[in-house]
Amino acid sequence: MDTSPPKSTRNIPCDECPLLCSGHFRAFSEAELRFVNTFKRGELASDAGSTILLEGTHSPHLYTVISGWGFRYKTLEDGRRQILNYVLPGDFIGLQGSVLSEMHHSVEALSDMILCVFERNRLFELYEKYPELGFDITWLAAREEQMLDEHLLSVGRRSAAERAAYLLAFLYERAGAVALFPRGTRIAPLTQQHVADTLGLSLVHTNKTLRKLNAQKAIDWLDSGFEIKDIEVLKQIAGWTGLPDIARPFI
Amino acid sequence: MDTSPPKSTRNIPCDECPLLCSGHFRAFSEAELRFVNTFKRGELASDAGSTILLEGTHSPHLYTVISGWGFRYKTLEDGRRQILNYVLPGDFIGLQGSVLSEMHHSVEALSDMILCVFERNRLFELYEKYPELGFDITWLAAREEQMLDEHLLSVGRRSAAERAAYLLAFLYERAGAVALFPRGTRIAPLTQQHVADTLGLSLVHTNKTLRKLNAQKAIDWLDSGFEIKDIEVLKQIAGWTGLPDIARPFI
DNA sequence: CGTACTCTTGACCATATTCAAGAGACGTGG
DNA sequence: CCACGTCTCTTGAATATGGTCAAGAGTACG
Repeated sequence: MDTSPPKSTRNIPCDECPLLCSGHFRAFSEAELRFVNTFKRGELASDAGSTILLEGTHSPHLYTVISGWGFRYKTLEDGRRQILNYVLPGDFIGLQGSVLSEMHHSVEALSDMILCVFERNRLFELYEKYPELGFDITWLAAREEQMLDEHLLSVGRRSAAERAAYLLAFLYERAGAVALFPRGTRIAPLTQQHVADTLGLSLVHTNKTLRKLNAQKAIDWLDSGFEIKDIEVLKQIAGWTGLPDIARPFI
Repeated sequence: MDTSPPKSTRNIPCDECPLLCSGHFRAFSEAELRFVNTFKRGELASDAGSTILLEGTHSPHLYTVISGWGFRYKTLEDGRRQILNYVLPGDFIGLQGSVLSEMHHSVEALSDMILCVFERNRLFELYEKYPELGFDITWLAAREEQMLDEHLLSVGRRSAAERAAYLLAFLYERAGAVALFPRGTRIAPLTQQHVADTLGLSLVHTNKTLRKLNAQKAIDWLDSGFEIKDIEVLKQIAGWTGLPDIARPFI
């Protein structure tokens, strides 16, 4: 019987980082690359469904998503859950825990994920030595804020159909921007319960709403995932113009 | 006939900044203070009701709120409005415009406000020369994100009464943390329309919900503002434990 | 082959929206 | 000083949107 491989490994040197090689992110200078390489502690392989960060705890680590995807969420005491946003390759997670004393949200893997692990207590050193990297972290935080603003507008003021259309279009665009799913394929795995908890709707009503989008041939929902049939129709239903596109950094 | 005073003035040197003197924020080093003083372009006095930043535009400035308060919001094409968060003394606004090419939300003054104006294109210089200040900006961004997370949970998953209780308790705590309103006095001006647009509810239903909180002697709503009668009851209704309290920086 | 998970649908109910109307406070101009 | 418009709050009634309950179908997996 084989022993299963360790969850945390150190396989990939930063200069062979698949994110850097992908061309979706800004290039590092050699010095930055060397520093990030020393800043990195290892890699974390998370199975689908596992919890990466837990609300109320204090994690000594920061992470950058290398592959796979997951979601951030909060819950009320009685179990009601709200998904706040999704984390995709290139996203930096755990910053809140560096700045506040404990995490105020949880993060869970949707698919199997590989994350790059950094030491939180060396974060300030990064700001001191490589201000451009510090600025990049601010950039990522401001972008996260911008996405949350749009989600809040959506949950607060859009109807069920508008919200659902917005969410699916949003995920499609985000996934496309980092080539998380090959163009034109299913965005998965994602259950209708996840969609419901993102939209602030019940599971039943979410199902009925998605069926209507299906009927309009805007999407095709299939087992734990969906395919976009007509992105323009979705955007038009949502009254959403799409993600601002700008060259983006990562850490 | 007198000419009205200019909207933008340069009166207060940073070492006499009322925020610094208030003791609610971390102290600057002398060098930081000198730099911030050169980074500052002037002051902006905004009348209640005026727009400070407008969605879709590109402002060359960043602001720190010196006094008064306002709110950030987004609107849909047909006019539906969602208030995203409130800006209080010490808050830094306009960062999104520095990072994305244009603003994706608007900011409006609730009361008369005084804002400290910074040049956006010198922001990176701040990161280079004073990494600690850069880190502080990240701190502020992460804190904003944390507030938005809680708002999203609220709008997505709390009932009308829970949401309203959360919002009023939240505003009370935030105002208290920077002594925006003397303890025990009215939090104002704020109309029920503002509350409705924050909670994602209609004006009528917001009114009925606030009346119930009134009847429970948790709050006292009076013309364009409210007074907290029982903060603990509000927090308990909302299932909210309050703001994390930590020594906070500002720029 | 049974159990768990996801999706689906119908019926009924709760919550929140819309429409409508009016009261009270305030400021402005005749 | 009064008339008028505006703004905010308030309330009731009718309606719509979404939630809850319940049950069943299809699939995957041990």
